[in-house]
Amino acid sequence: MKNIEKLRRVGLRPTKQRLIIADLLFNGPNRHFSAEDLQVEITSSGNYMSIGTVYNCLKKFKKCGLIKQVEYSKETAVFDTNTNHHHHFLNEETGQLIDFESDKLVLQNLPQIPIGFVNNGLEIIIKLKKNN
Amino acid sequence: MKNIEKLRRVGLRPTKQRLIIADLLFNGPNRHFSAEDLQVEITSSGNYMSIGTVYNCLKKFKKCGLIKQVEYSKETAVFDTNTNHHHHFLNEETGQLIDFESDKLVLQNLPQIPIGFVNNGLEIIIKLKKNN
DNA sequence: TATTTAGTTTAAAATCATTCTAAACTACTT
DNA sequence: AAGTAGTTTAGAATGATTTTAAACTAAATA
Repeated sequence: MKNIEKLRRVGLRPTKQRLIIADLLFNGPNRHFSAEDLQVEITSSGNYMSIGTVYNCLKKFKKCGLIKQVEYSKETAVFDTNTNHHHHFLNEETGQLIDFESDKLVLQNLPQIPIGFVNNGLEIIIKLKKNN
Repeated sequence: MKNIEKLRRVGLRPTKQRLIIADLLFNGPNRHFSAEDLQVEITSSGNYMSIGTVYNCLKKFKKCGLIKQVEYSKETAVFDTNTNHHHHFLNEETGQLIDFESDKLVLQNLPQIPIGFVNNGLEIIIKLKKNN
């Protein structure tokens, strides 16, 4: 599917900038990246975009479900093109994230959700350290 | 146990400032708080402390295992006096965190840890939204 | 097609949490 | 009492992100 269609389908005006980003994000395998990572890539691809636009664009993409944001990364916002339900390994030393699928995982005896609320997403992070 | 002992026991010099913070944190029930929350409380208790010192102190307390840091809170670092193993509900609207105990929880078919690494902590966050 | 308008992009400034710096201070050791 | 190593402080610096207001552009309308 052409990215221009992909954007239209979620109600986003397919501007030049959004298409540049969509081409970088959606024509390859899933990945994790920060706004700045992406800006560097945009530059390497021979284009230019202000960091403000990169942030705006990622926010809109997220709102429209085209990407997810990894919630537990501290300093820097990290985004993820994998919008399927999944969890993460985190290498705390480097900040690197690795997806793991959630379909086989079994969770039992989950706690009672507080009254007046519903479960709106369960995320698991497994922190890793090097052995030895 | 006196807080002065508590600090000495973990190898921290019991300075006036650390004792002020210890008195606020360890003489009541467990809680979640940010550096700024704590500074406000310090002020309300009739004391003064620079925000740098609050951060320094929380970092040391964390390093010594007196408090934990909640890892998935984005903008602001959130600390937790509950150092037992537990997980969190997160009210995304307000940012409020609620602990839930992990002892009854059953997790099966956890994914293979990547080679060369070991599991250094598994955290679960259940995001909540209001029903209706 | 020309015009309008609502949404988008931009550079630059602003914000906010956090860390750094270097000087003054203080708890502990000798 | 004096030394020293660790701590506190104000203020500056940093770094990610958001805001601002003006210029621009895609889409809608005439």
